[in-house]
Amino acid sequence: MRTWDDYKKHVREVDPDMSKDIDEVESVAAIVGALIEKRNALGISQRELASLCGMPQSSVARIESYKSTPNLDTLIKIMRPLGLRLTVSATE
Amino acid sequence: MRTWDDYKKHVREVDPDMSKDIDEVESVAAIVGALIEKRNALGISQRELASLCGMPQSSVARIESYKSTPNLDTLIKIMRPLGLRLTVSATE
DNA sequence: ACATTTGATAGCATTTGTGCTATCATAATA
DNA sequence: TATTATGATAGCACAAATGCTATCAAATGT
Repeated sequence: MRTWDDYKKHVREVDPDMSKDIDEVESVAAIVGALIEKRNALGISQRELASLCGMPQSSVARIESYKSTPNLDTLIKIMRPLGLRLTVSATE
Repeated sequence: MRTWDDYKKHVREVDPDMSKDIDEVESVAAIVGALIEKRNALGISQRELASLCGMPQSSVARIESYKSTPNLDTLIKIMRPLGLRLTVSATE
């Protein structure tokens, strides 16, 4: 079984230019993932969250299922009722 | 002279529903602002940064001048060469 | 003075995200 | 078993972001 880490390593070797794309995907995943976890931790449904944001459930679902990468303001709009915020920090 | 803080206070009183919009605008501004400051601190031009991101200078300018709110992946793409990253944290 | 750099802006075509509505399969529940 | 809740997904119209190219005024450097 090839793991995700194996795949990343493979791609970085075969096509170094892809490295930044991988990092980018992982950055997005880390943020959206945190969003999903928080919603589940709070035990609220996509519909409830969407209602709190004033947007349809389909929009939340599209983002959580990685069918689209959200706009910055859309992301913030969703994170707000979850008690989450975005912070800028320096790369270590 | 009416300050920005005065204006915010005013709007929050007159139209409480606008409060979240103000917070949203400020959240975006905080992130984009950090980006601008970092680029200036590094002393690199929009063109250089854009080149590092593989995008036109006009795209960077549009975002820095708040003519458009960036997509999450576009934002990450720009922050990367600046040594900046986005972090999710809990609202205090 | 002249040339160069810089940030902002324009127009256009294209891509992408979003709202809206509705449906569906599955899981949880009465 | 019937009902309901949930997440995913579809199609559509519309709004918005992006890439690309080019231009411009102002600042900077020679």
